[in-house]
Amino acid sequence: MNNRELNMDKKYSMKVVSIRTGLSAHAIRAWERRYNAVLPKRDSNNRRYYTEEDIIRLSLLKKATDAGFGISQIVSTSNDDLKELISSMKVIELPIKRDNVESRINSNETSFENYVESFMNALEQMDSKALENILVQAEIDYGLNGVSENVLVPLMEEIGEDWRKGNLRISHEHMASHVIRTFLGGVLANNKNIPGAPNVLVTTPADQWHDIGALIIAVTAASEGWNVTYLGANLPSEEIAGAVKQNNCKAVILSIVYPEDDPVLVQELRKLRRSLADNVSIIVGGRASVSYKKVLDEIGATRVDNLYKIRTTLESLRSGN
Amino acid sequence: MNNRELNMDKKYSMKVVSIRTGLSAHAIRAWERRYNAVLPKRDSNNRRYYTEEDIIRLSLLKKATDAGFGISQIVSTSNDDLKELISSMKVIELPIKRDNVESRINSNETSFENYVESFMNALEQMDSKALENILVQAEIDYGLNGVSENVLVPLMEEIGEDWRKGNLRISHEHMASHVIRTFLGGVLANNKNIPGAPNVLVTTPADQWHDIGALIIAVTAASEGWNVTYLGANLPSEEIAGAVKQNNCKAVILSIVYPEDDPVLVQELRKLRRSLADNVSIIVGGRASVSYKKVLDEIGATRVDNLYKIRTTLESLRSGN
DNA sequence: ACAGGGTTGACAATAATTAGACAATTGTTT
DNA sequence: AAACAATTGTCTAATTATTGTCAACCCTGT
Repeated sequence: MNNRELNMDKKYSMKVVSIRTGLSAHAIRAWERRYNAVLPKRDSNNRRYYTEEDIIRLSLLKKATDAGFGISQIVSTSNDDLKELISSMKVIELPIKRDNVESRINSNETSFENYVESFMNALEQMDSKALENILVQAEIDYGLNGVSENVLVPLMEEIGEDWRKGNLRISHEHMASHVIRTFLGGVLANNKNIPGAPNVLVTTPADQWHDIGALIIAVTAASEGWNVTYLGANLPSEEIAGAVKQNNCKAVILSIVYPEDDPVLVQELRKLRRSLADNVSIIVGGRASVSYKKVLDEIGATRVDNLYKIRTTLESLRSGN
Repeated sequence: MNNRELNMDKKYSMKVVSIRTGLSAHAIRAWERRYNAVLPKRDSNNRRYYTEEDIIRLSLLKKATDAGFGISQIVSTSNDDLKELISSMKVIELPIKRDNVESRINSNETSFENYVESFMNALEQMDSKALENILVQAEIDYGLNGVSENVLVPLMEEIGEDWRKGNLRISHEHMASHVIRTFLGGVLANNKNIPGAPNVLVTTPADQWHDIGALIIAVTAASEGWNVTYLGANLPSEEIAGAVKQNNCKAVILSIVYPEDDPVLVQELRKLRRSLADNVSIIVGGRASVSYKKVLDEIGATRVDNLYKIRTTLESLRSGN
């Protein structure tokens, strides 16, 4: 299999190479002109065509330049050395990203409300395509964490409120849930498994049916570099414990949204703590988590009221061990 | 199943091929004229008619062109190479040796059962990435309708059975549902709205909680060229009626999976018929739909036991106006 | 008459090419 | 500190090939 892939002398057009490497066509040609980074053959019409190896090389060069190296310095480095360079830089990469997002958030706050408003309008019209587009656009504009904190969470609150007031029809709520769920599910699915990273399980305890909050948390944890196992809503504590064990998870994150006073939930949480190994942390978020403060303290769970706290908690949990 | 054999012999008109491949009729003819991409036979009136294989080939070519390849470059590539090309089009990973990611499914001996089996194995391991990959790979190999009929439906049946027997843990069932839901939701979301096409609403009536069947149906209807509004599970009849009206739907498709004898559901169905305009068709599928035969006949609903019937029903509904 | 399909040639949008220019960094010299 | 030079990604313009779409017109069965 390995050999076959190497032997495959498929030719790739400029466009394909551009898509797969993430480099612009201009940049690729500039690198060729100025440094002979890759020297593709030409077809009868003088168009470049690249090999699989060319694409790999260019991808490595791109990653290295993204990591801060100048192209001229690394253009003659071997592939293996490049890989090492990149992986040694990668540790620093994550915190930098987050800082960028934070600073962006402060710059313009009003535009987030715009997204929420357009979403609610499109929901009124039952235009699911528009709903999807709004989320995709918001992600492009503000990044995943930005969208989660400033669009999705407010959106959920608004929908929940309208729902309780009876301003929102069930069908609208269903459509919104489906679109958001699909959006987040897709994001989560596109997250690669990172080999050495710690595992975390995200779910919702028994009789807690709201899965969207948990999904947002799952996506957040994934973007923080954890390997996430997401198990949807309404999972009994024995099941949670079993899954934690099977996946060798370092932490469990639960989302609790409604209701505020479920005695069964209190029992479930106690049971969960008993059936988990001591070194497994429990983190609890969601709008109703405040109401269970007493039990949560009792079982030593970390309560988080926003996504930022989830990120910092995960970060310290990761380094602190 | 005998559906498969039925489909194999079937001849498809230009229109159907256009809808199912997502290519315009113009483009299909241009590819034939300029590159002999597919060479359909003609009937006595010189009209092209295509086979299932033609559709698969055209779908693969479409995926490859969507991935950035020019049609002229890939038009003479074999189906197997195309599949490989498409599945390797994901952005290059950092660790280049990603051949070992997961046991790649053997393309030679792969039957549908194989996919189901791999899925159940990966589910046992709680390896959600593998689950996703299996579905994606299956779709590349057999197209959406093939996967729906021959992988997803059997999968649901097997999961349901294991579930009733208690062979399957809740957490496994949740994971499977989430992966399948995300997969189908993504497919549905990527379906473009076709301007002139009729609208259909897909959902599940009150107290019917299984949404996956409805999602499969939604995707099927979309691939049949309908504009689909999907509203998830458990929607009361007034809500269904309201949404049908707002979206100007020509038909409603309901999925009924469990339980088999819900008196409330009978009432709900009657109420739905009353609150819908007469020219709106009701189509009902799902494993438990048989149990409600009497009511369904009473309200003039079309009962469908498999996806093939759904497609034909939609087709005739569309042309028959 | 009309809808669906077919043929043909034309057209517009993409994609790719080269050569050169520009603006923002970065580093070095004065 | 200011000036200068190298670095580097992006952009423009002119040109060519590829490729999807369309208009115009014909054919056939209902």
